Amino acid sequence: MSRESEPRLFSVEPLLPFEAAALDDRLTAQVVVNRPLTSVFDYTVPEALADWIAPGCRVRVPFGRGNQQLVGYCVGLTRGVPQRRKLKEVVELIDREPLVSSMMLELTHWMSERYLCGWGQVIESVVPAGVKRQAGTREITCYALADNVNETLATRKLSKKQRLLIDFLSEAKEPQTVESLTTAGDCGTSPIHALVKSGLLVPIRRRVQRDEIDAKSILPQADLQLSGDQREALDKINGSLREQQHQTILLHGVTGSGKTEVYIQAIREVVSYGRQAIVLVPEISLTPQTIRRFSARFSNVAVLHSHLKDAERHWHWQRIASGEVQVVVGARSAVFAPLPQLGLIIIDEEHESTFKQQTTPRYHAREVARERCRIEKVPLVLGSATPTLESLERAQRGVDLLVSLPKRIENRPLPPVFLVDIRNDPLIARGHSIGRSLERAMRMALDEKGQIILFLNLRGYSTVVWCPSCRGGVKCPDCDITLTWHRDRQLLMCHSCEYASGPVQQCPVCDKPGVKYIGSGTQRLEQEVKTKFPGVSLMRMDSDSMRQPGSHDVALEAFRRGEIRILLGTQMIAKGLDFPAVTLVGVIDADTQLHQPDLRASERTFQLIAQVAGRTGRGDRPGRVLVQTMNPDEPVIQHASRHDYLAFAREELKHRLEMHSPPFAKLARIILRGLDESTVQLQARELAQLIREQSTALASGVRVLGPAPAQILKLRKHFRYHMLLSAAELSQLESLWHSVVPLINLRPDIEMQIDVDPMDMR
DNA sequence: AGCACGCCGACT
DNA sequence: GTCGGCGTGCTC
Repeated sequence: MSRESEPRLFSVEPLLPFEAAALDDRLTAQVVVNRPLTSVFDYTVPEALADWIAPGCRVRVPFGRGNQQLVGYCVGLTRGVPQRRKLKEVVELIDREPLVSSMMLELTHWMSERYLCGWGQVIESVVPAGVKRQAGTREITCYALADNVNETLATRKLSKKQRLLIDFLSEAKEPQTVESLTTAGDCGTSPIHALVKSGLLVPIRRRVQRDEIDAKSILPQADLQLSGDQREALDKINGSLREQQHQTILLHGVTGSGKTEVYIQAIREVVSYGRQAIVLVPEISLTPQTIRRFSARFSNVAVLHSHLKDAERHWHWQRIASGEVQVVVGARSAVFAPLPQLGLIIIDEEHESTFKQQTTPRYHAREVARERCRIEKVPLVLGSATPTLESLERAQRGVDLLVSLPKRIENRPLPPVFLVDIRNDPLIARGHSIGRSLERAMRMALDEKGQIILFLNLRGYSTVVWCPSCRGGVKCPDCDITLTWHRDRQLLMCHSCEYASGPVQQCPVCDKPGVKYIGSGTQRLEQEVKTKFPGVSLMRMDSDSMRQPGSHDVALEAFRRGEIRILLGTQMIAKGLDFPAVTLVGVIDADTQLHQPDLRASERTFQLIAQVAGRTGRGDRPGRVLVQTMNPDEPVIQHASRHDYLAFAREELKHRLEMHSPPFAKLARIILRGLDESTVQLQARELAQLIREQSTALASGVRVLGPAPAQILKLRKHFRYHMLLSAAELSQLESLWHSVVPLINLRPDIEMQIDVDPMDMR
């Protein structure tokens, strides 16, 4: 053996027999750190920490050759296992109480395997920052009577003030703060210190809430009477609840069929067993209206939304962990809420893509919820009017239970959807957004004192600066994305990064004058509506006009009160809103998503039309929907106009099967990014080649597609190439990945990401 | 990821 | 001879 390998031998040198014996009864902690590493590292636990350390606590450990001090999570403890190598020691125990439960350790471990990332990374991202910092609390010193206080008292005389303090404390039972002691004894701090010195009082460090956070109280409401269908759905869920076995129930209910009431009464059952429930909703649905629906029915609801302050989040987290909260309502990450006795998880609008996290760990809350429910042996309810084909297919296979609410409550009809062929519309030809039929329908609706929602699909349809000589839109210098003109701020803005510039007269690429501002964003549509319907109250809602927090709710309240007749906007207004007086919904262009190079293009188009159509006909007055399209004969559009989800699904599933697409294949997308395009491309080719070779060598059954430029080639100055791994089973992707990862050797200026179950290819 | 180690070329 | 550039490989 060569001399060069000696240093390596030192670090893995076998222990001498006496060293191994000494370690036999020593505690060993299994630790994971926040690095993209899948392995668990063993550390010995010093005697002083042995009584306190527990799985789920954070520890400080020396890591790597430089013994850099890192914060890691203890995920397990073993005793007396002979070690093959000399272990390093835990330096410090950070938490006295575990920060994550054993269930959460199991769940995060599952996530790290399922989403191919480090266990430590997952745990780190699942515990909110405010909880780690214990935001909103501080440590104070309290004093309690010592255990042997009576024996000591017998041998010692007390001053008047000291006597007073001792009496006060024996009355109080609880440890007291300095302030309450000095008030009770009408004294300064010296008697307290004297008592501590003589061993009668002991100081105790306690963590207390810094300032009270007040929960708003809401007038309670009684449960509603359920329809026959709702009753039946509830019975199925309740049946599953009683079985104490995991079951996923797909609740397919048309818009307005009263899914929420079913959720509420199922939670009622859960609460009656002394358990708690989680309701996940898309971030966009976390409106006061939604919150009120739950708060009015349960005495203790916690709402977790993205703009909670750290201290508030920590406060909610503690309340939830203590078991006092009955229902947690929140977005994606609320799936990790630390309920002590989980009884049920509900995911409303299950098809929404916001349930997929777009940063590592790239988990889907639906799948995490499914696993958590499996661990905790409780049901999972997925609700949607347009379930994902993944969920529908599981139900059709009989793995999950399908429950339908085919009718709206009180048998209200679904609104008729009229397809408007705009291919030959003269107004559209002249550049208008609103065609003849839609304009006429709007006039009728206004004459009948109804309200109108106009829906514009933003993607690819905003005001852009067009250069006739380049025959292209002016793009962001850092991203491969056309800039959008914001008239109110007089700025050209990129929707992918923070880039903004003032108006331009000439094309920045070819320097020729004559650029045109074209397109039909919400702002332009607003102008068009103002011109066509002067004097009619109108409001535009998009992420731009709704910048300030709360403005969203103010706007919707004004619309609800009828002060505004026409509401126009983007995705934001398509979701879950309930306005009884809306009698017309207009979809400006149904086709924009249809032609995206995306395997879910049809699914998204169907969902869009179905969700938008769901916004009308919810009150006593019937409503109708006009959909402007250039593709009236497309089957998706046809099915959507007939509200026929099952026919759409049948056709689309057949197509997916033929195409080897999800749910019949499992996908993982690998993205490489870097500043130099040719390097990224080259590295992507090499990586694809490597994976192909491994896949063939191992007969893994995984196909590799690509590499290809990502749909957005350039994003925030980085060029992006991607490739797709496809297999019949996730386990095939997992095992191939594990064999490939150690062989990957990318240049340091190239970053790699892997996305299991990608939701888009952007 | 992040860090140390090692191997090469350019310098006092 | 030594300093520091960047590729390599490991982390209990």
